Amino acid sequence: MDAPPRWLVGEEKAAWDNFIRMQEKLIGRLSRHVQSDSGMSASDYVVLAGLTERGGGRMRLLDLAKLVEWEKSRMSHQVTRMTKRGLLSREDCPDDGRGAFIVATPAGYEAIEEAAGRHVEHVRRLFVDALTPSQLKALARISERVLEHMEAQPD
Amino acid sequence: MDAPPRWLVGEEKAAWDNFIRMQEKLIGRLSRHVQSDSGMSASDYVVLAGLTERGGGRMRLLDLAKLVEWEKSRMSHQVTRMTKRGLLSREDCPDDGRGAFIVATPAGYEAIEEAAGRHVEHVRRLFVDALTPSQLKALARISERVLEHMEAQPD
DNA sequence: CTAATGTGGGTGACGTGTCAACCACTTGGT
DNA sequence: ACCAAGTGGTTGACACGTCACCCACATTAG
Repeated sequence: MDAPPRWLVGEEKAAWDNFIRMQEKLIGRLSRHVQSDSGMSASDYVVLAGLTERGGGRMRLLDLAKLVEWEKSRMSHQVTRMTKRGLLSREDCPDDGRGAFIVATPAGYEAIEEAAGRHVEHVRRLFVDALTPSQLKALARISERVLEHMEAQPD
Repeated sequence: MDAPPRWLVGEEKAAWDNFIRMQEKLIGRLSRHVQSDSGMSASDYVVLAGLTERGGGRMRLLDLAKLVEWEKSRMSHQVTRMTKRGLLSREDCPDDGRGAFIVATPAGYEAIEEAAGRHVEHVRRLFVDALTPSQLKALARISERVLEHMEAQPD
Protein backbone atom coordinates (compact mmCIF):
# COMPACT_ATOMS: atom_id res chain seq x y z
CA MET A 1 0.00 0.00 0.00
CA ASP A 2 3.05 2.16 -0.32
CA ALA A 3 2.80 4.93 2.26
CA PRO A 4 3.75 8.36 0.92
CA PRO A 5 7.41 9.25 1.48
CA ARG A 6 8.22 11.02 4.74
CA TRP A 7 10.18 13.95 3.33
CA LEU A 8 12.84 15.57 5.47
CA VAL A 9 11.78 18.77 7.20
CA GLY A 10 13.27 21.43 9.45
CA GLU A 11 16.46 20.44 11.23
CA GLU A 12 16.47 17.05 9.54
CA LYS A 13 16.63 18.64 6.14
CA ALA A 14 19.13 21.28 7.22
CA ALA A 15 21.41 18.66 8.73
CA TRP A 16 21.29 16.42 5.67
CA ASP A 17 21.68 19.17 3.07
CA ASN A 18 24.52 20.90 4.86
CA PHE A 19 26.29 17.67 5.59
CA ILE A 20 26.13 16.56 1.96
CA ARG A 21 27.33 19.88 0.59
CA MET A 22 30.12 20.16 3.13
CA GLN A 23 31.35 16.66 2.60
CA GLU A 24 31.36 16.96 -1.19
CA LYS A 25 33.22 20.24 -1.18
CA LEU A 26 35.72 19.14 1.42
CA ILE A 27 36.54 15.78 -0.14
CA GLY A 28 36.72 17.35 -3.57
CA ARG A 29 39.15 20.00 -2.48
CA LEU A 30 41.34 17.63 -0.58
CA SER A 31 41.64 15.19 -3.43
CA ARG A 32 42.52 17.96 -5.86
CA HIS A 33 45.26 18.98 -3.44
CA VAL A 34 46.67 15.48 -3.14
CA GLN A 35 46.65 15.25 -6.91
CA SER A 36 48.29 18.58 -7.55
CA ASP A 37 50.94 18.54 -4.90
CA SER A 38 52.04 14.94 -5.04
CA GLY A 39 50.98 13.76 -8.48
CA MET A 40 49.05 10.91 -6.87
CA SER A 41 45.32 10.38 -7.04
CA ALA A 42 43.27 10.17 -3.88
CA SER A 43 43.03 6.41 -4.44
CA ASP A 44 46.79 6.05 -4.67
CA TYR A 45 47.04 7.90 -1.39
CA VAL A 46 44.52 5.73 0.41
CA VAL A 47 46.17 2.53 -0.77
CA LEU A 48 49.69 3.57 0.14
CA ALA A 49 48.64 5.03 3.46
CA GLY A 50 46.79 1.86 4.48
CA LEU A 51 49.51 -0.43 3.25
CA THR A 52 52.41 1.33 4.91
CA GLU A 53 50.83 2.60 8.13
CA ARG A 54 48.71 -0.34 9.05
CA GLY A 55 50.17 -3.22 7.08
CA GLY A 56 53.89 -2.66 7.43
CA GLY A 57 54.24 -2.17 3.69
CA ARG A 58 53.23 -5.73 2.82
CA MET A 59 49.72 -7.14 2.78
CA ARG A 60 47.49 -9.67 1.07
CA LEU A 61 45.27 -8.07 -1.54
CA LEU A 62 41.97 -8.93 0.10
CA ASP A 63 43.17 -7.78 3.51
CA LEU A 64 44.19 -4.48 2.03
CA ALA A 65 40.85 -4.18 0.28
CA LYS A 66 38.98 -4.84 3.53
CA LEU A 67 41.16 -2.38 5.39
CA VAL A 68 40.14 0.50 3.16
CA GLU A 69 36.66 -0.91 2.48
CA TRP A 70 37.00 -1.45 -1.25
CA GLU A 71 35.86 -4.29 -3.46
CA LYS A 72 38.53 -6.75 -4.46
CA SER A 73 38.29 -6.00 -8.16
CA ARG A 74 38.71 -2.32 -7.55
CA MET A 75 41.79 -3.03 -5.52
CA SER A 76 43.15 -5.39 -8.12
CA HIS A 77 42.80 -2.81 -10.89
CA GLN A 78 44.28 -0.12 -8.71
CA VAL A 79 47.25 -2.29 -7.77
CA THR A 80 47.83 -3.07 -11.44
CA ARG A 81 47.99 0.61 -12.28
CA MET A 82 50.17 1.50 -9.32
CA THR A 83 52.50 -1.36 -10.15
CA LYS A 84 52.96 0.02 -13.64
CA ARG A 85 53.90 3.33 -12.09
CA GLY A 86 56.43 1.76 -9.75
CA LEU A 87 54.67 2.45 -6.45
CA LEU A 88 53.82 -1.15 -5.63
CA SER A 89 54.80 -4.64 -6.63
CA ARG A 90 53.12 -8.04 -6.42
CA GLU A 91 54.69 -11.12 -4.88
CA ASP A 92 53.41 -14.68 -4.74
CA CYS A 93 52.28 -16.08 -1.44
CA PRO A 94 54.14 -19.31 -0.58
CA ASP A 95 51.45 -20.53 1.85
CA ASP A 96 48.57 -20.18 -0.55
CA GLY A 97 49.06 -20.69 -4.27
CA ARG A 98 46.19 -18.31 -5.11
CA GLY A 99 47.43 -15.53 -2.88
CA ALA A 100 49.19 -12.31 -3.76
CA PHE A 101 51.18 -10.07 -1.52
CA ILE A 102 51.10 -6.39 -2.30
CA VAL A 103 54.30 -4.64 -1.39
CA ALA A 104 55.15 -0.96 -1.26
CA THR A 105 58.31 -0.19 -3.23
CA PRO A 106 60.89 2.35 -2.04
CA ALA A 107 59.35 4.80 -4.49
CA GLY A 108 55.98 4.07 -2.88
CA TYR A 109 57.32 4.87 0.57
CA GLU A 110 58.90 8.06 -0.63
CA ALA A 111 55.69 9.15 -2.31
CA ILE A 112 53.45 8.54 0.69
CA GLU A 113 55.81 10.23 3.13
CA GLU A 114 55.95 13.30 0.94
CA ALA A 115 52.22 13.36 0.42
CA ALA A 116 51.10 12.63 3.98
CA GLY A 117 52.76 15.68 5.44
CA ARG A 118 51.20 17.99 2.92
CA HIS A 119 47.86 16.28 3.25
CA VAL A 120 47.60 16.75 6.98
CA GLU A 121 48.27 20.46 6.60
CA HIS A 122 45.33 20.78 4.22
CA VAL A 123 43.12 18.78 6.55
CA ARG A 124 44.05 21.17 9.34
CA ARG A 125 43.56 24.24 7.25
CA LEU A 126 40.20 23.28 5.74
CA PHE A 127 38.64 21.19 8.47
CA VAL A 128 40.24 21.15 11.91
CA ASP A 129 40.80 24.89 12.01
CA ALA A 130 37.15 25.52 11.17
CA LEU A 131 35.92 23.97 14.39
CA THR A 132 36.30 24.42 18.11
CA PRO A 133 37.61 21.53 20.21
CA SER A 134 34.12 20.84 21.47
CA GLN A 135 32.73 20.81 17.95
CA LEU A 136 35.44 18.35 16.93
CA LYS A 137 34.49 16.16 19.82
CA ALA A 138 30.82 16.37 18.93
CA LEU A 139 31.53 15.44 15.33
CA ALA A 140 33.65 12.49 16.39
CA ARG A 141 30.79 11.17 18.49
CA ILE A 142 28.16 11.83 15.86
CA SER A 143 30.16 10.05 13.19
CA GLU A 144 30.78 7.13 15.49
CA ARG A 145 27.10 6.98 16.27
CA VAL A 146 26.12 6.87 12.59
CA LEU A 147 28.72 4.19 11.90
CA GLU A 148 27.45 1.98 14.69
CA HIS A 149 23.90 2.52 13.60
CA MET A 150 24.74 1.48 10.06
CA GLU A 151 26.48 -1.65 11.18
CA ALA A 152 23.40 -2.68 13.10
CA GLN A 153 21.26 -2.06 10.03
CA PRO A 154 20.56 -4.51 7.17
CA ASP A 155 22.50 -3.48 4.06
CA MET B 1 62.47 25.72 5.66
CA ASP B 2 59.72 23.18 5.69
CA ALA B 3 58.58 22.69 9.27
CA PRO B 4 57.72 19.08 10.12
CA PRO B 5 54.05 18.21 9.56
CA ARG B 6 51.74 18.77 12.52
CA TRP B 7 50.08 15.34 12.63
CA LEU B 8 46.57 15.07 13.98
CA VAL B 9 46.31 13.89 17.56
CA GLY B 10 43.63 13.05 20.11
CA GLU B 11 40.20 14.44 19.35
CA GLU B 12 41.42 15.95 16.09
CA LYS B 13 42.40 12.57 14.80
CA ALA B 14 39.31 10.86 16.16
CA ALA B 15 37.05 13.45 14.57
CA TRP B 16 38.75 13.24 11.20
CA ASP B 17 39.05 9.45 11.03
CA ASN B 18 35.48 8.82 12.15
CA PHE B 19 34.10 11.47 9.86
CA ILE B 20 35.90 10.04 6.84
CA ARG B 21 34.88 6.48 7.52
CA MET B 22 31.28 7.42 8.24
CA GLN B 23 30.93 9.56 5.18
CA GLU B 24 32.42 6.94 2.87
CA LYS B 25 30.26 4.16 4.19
CA LEU B 26 27.10 6.26 4.17
CA ILE B 27 27.52 7.69 0.70
CA GLY B 28 28.52 4.30 -0.65
CA ARG B 29 25.49 2.60 0.74
CA LEU B 30 23.10 5.27 -0.39
CA SER B 31 24.38 5.27 -3.94
CA ARG B 32 24.15 1.51 -4.15
CA HIS B 33 20.54 1.83 -3.03
CA VAL B 34 19.68 4.46 -5.61
CA GLN B 35 21.26 2.24 -8.22
CA SER B 36 19.54 -0.96 -7.20
CA ASP B 37 16.08 0.34 -6.56
CA SER B 38 15.71 2.80 -9.37
CA GLY B 39 18.26 1.68 -11.96
CA MET B 40 19.76 5.18 -11.92
CA SER B 41 23.27 6.08 -10.86
CA ALA B 42 23.83 8.57 -8.06
CA SER B 43 24.84 11.10 -10.72
CA ASP B 44 21.62 10.62 -12.63
CA TYR B 45 19.78 11.23 -9.40
CA VAL B 46 21.62 14.42 -8.58
CA VAL B 47 21.10 15.84 -12.04
CA LEU B 48 17.40 15.05 -12.24
CA ALA B 49 16.77 16.22 -8.69
CA GLY B 50 18.48 19.56 -9.28
CA LEU B 51 16.91 20.08 -12.66
CA THR B 52 13.35 19.32 -11.62
CA GLU B 53 13.23 20.65 -8.06
CA ARG B 54 15.20 23.80 -8.47
CA GLY B 55 15.13 24.48 -12.19
CA GLY B 56 11.55 23.70 -13.10
CA GLY B 57 12.70 20.89 -15.38
CA ARG B 58 14.51 23.18 -17.80
CA MET B 59 17.90 24.80 -17.31
CA ARG B 60 20.99 26.00 -19.14
CA LEU B 61 23.84 23.53 -18.93
CA LEU B 62 26.24 25.77 -17.05
CA ASP B 63 23.58 26.84 -14.58
CA LEU B 64 22.78 23.23 -13.87
CA ALA B 65 26.46 22.45 -13.46
CA LYS B 66 26.91 25.31 -10.98
CA LEU B 67 23.80 24.27 -9.09
CA VAL B 68 25.22 20.85 -8.31
CA GLU B 69 28.81 22.07 -8.22
CA TRP B 70 30.14 20.07 -11.15
CA GLU B 71 32.50 20.99 -13.98
CA LYS B 72 30.86 21.78 -17.26
CA SER B 73 32.51 18.91 -19.12
CA ARG B 74 31.33 16.43 -16.55
CA MET B 75 27.83 17.75 -16.91
CA SER B 76 28.05 17.68 -20.67
CA HIS B 77 29.13 14.03 -20.70
CA GLN B 78 26.47 13.12 -18.16
CA VAL B 79 23.74 14.87 -20.14
CA THR B 80 24.86 13.05 -23.27
CA ARG B 81 24.52 9.71 -21.54
CA MET B 82 21.20 10.54 -19.94
CA THR B 83 19.89 11.80 -23.24
CA LYS B 84 20.70 8.47 -24.83
CA ARG B 85 18.72 6.78 -22.10
CA GLY B 86 15.73 9.04 -22.60
CA LEU B 87 15.83 10.91 -19.28
CA LEU B 88 16.80 14.29 -20.69
CA SER B 89 16.85 16.15 -23.96
CA ARG B 90 18.78 19.13 -25.29
CA GLU B 91 17.17 22.15 -26.87
CA ASP B 92 18.79 25.14 -28.53
CA CYS B 93 18.63 28.48 -26.82
CA PRO B 94 17.06 31.13 -29.04
CA ASP B 95 18.63 34.07 -27.14
CA ASP B 96 22.17 32.77 -27.32
CA GLY B 97 23.33 30.70 -30.27
CA ARG B 98 25.92 28.89 -28.17
CA GLY B 99 23.51 28.00 -25.41
CA ALA B 100 21.83 24.69 -24.66
CA PHE B 101 18.78 24.07 -22.57
CA ILE B 102 18.66 20.79 -20.73
CA VAL B 103 15.13 19.53 -20.33
CA ALA B 104 13.76 16.68 -18.24
CA THR B 105 11.62 14.35 -20.33
CA PRO B 106 8.44 12.77 -18.99
CA ALA B 107 10.45 9.61 -18.41
CA GLY B 108 12.93 11.72 -16.46
CA TYR B 109 10.19 13.10 -14.22
CA GLU B 110 8.78 9.67 -13.63
CA ALA B 111 12.20 8.30 -12.73
CA ILE B 112 13.05 11.02 -10.24
CA GLU B 113 9.68 10.91 -8.54
CA GLU B 114 9.98 7.18 -8.06
CA ALA B 115 13.56 7.42 -6.87
CA ALA B 116 13.22 10.40 -4.53
CA GLY B 117 10.65 8.74 -2.30
CA ARG B 118 12.72 5.65 -1.85
CA HIS B 119 15.87 7.69 -1.37
CA VAL B 120 14.52 9.72 1.50
CA GLU B 121 13.50 6.55 3.31
CA HIS B 122 17.06 5.27 3.13
CA VAL B 123 18.40 8.61 4.33
CA ARG B 124 16.07 8.39 7.29
CA ARG B 125 16.88 4.81 8.05
CA LEU B 126 20.67 5.13 7.82
CA PHE B 127 21.28 8.69 8.94
CA VAL B 128 18.43 10.62 10.54
CA ASP B 129 17.31 7.74 12.73
CA ALA B 130 20.84 7.30 14.07
CA LEU B 131 20.87 10.70 15.71
CA THR B 132 18.94 12.65 18.31
CA PRO B 133 17.35 15.97 17.34
CA SER B 134 20.08 17.83 19.15
CA GLN B 135 22.78 15.86 17.36
CA LEU B 136 21.13 16.67 14.04
CA LYS B 137 21.13 20.30 14.98
CA ALA B 138 24.77 20.16 16.02
CA LEU B 139 25.75 18.47 12.76
CA ALA B 140 23.86 21.06 10.74
CA ARG B 141 25.77 23.84 12.46
CA ILE B 142 29.12 22.09 12.22
CA SER B 143 28.68 21.46 8.50
CA GLU B 144 27.65 25.03 7.94
CA ARG B 145 30.68 26.20 9.86
CA VAL B 146 33.07 24.12 7.76
CA LEU B 147 31.41 25.33 4.56
CA GLU B 148 31.76 28.97 5.55
CA HIS B 149 35.32 28.41 6.61
CA MET B 150 36.18 26.84 3.27
CA GLU B 151 34.63 29.67 1.34
CA ALA B 152 36.80 32.14 3.21
CA GLN B 153 39.87 30.07 2.43
CA PRO B 154 42.05 30.23 -0.70
CA ASP B 155 41.44 27.18 -2.92
C1' DC C 1 32.91 47.10 -39.38
C1' DT C 2 36.30 44.37 -37.69
C1' DA C 3 39.58 42.20 -34.79
C1' DA C 4 40.59 40.59 -30.09
C1' DT C 5 38.93 38.47 -26.32
C1' DG C 6 35.55 36.11 -23.59
C1' DT C 7 32.07 32.61 -22.80
C1' DG C 8 28.83 28.44 -23.50
C1' DG C 9 29.38 24.18 -24.61
C1' DG C 10 31.33 19.77 -26.84
C1' DT C 11 35.03 16.17 -27.63
C1' DG C 12 38.60 12.65 -27.13
C1' DA C 13 41.90 10.45 -24.48
C1' DC C 14 42.92 8.51 -20.46
C1' DG C 15 42.52 7.11 -15.47
C1' DT C 16 39.12 5.17 -12.45
C1' DG C 17 34.93 2.19 -10.45
C1' DT C 18 31.58 -1.66 -10.99
C1' DC C 19 29.71 -5.87 -12.39
C1' DA C 20 29.83 -10.35 -13.91
C1' DA C 21 32.33 -13.92 -15.37
C1' DC C 22 36.31 -16.57 -14.89
C1' DC C 23 40.61 -19.25 -13.28
C1' DA C 24 43.40 -21.50 -10.03
C1' DC C 25 43.95 -23.22 -5.86
C1' DT C 26 42.17 -24.95 -1.34
C1' DT C 27 39.00 -27.30 1.63
C1' DG C 28 35.73 -30.50 3.18
C1' DG C 29 32.86 -34.43 2.57
C1' DT C 30 32.43 -39.13 1.22
C1' DA D 1 41.35 -40.58 -3.67
C1' DC D 2 38.00 -37.77 -5.60
C1' DC D 3 34.69 -34.35 -6.43
C1' DA D 4 31.89 -30.30 -4.92
C1' DA D 5 31.97 -26.06 -3.07
C1' DG D 6 34.39 -22.13 -1.43
C1' DT D 7 37.99 -18.55 -1.70
C1' DG D 8 41.80 -15.36 -3.56
C1' DG D 9 42.53 -12.96 -7.25
C1' DT D 10 42.25 -11.36 -12.27
C1' DT D 11 40.01 -9.78 -16.39
C1' DG D 12 36.99 -7.37 -19.80
C1' DA D 13 33.35 -4.54 -20.82
C1' DC D 14 31.22 -0.61 -19.78
C1' DA D 15 29.83 3.75 -17.00
C1' DC D 16 31.95 7.62 -15.07
C1' DG D 17 35.28 11.89 -14.09
C1' DT D 18 39.03 14.97 -15.51
C1' DC D 19 41.93 17.42 -18.34
C1' DA D 20 43.22 19.79 -22.23
C1' DC D 21 41.80 21.37 -26.24
C1' DC D 22 38.51 22.87 -29.60
C1' DC D 23 34.56 25.39 -31.86
C1' DA D 24 30.84 28.61 -32.35
C1' DC D 25 28.90 32.53 -31.01
C1' DA D 26 28.94 36.97 -28.26
C1' DT D 27 30.99 41.23 -26.61
C1' DT D 28 33.88 45.00 -26.59
C1' DA D 29 37.40 48.22 -28.27
C1' DG D 30 38.98 50.79 -31.87
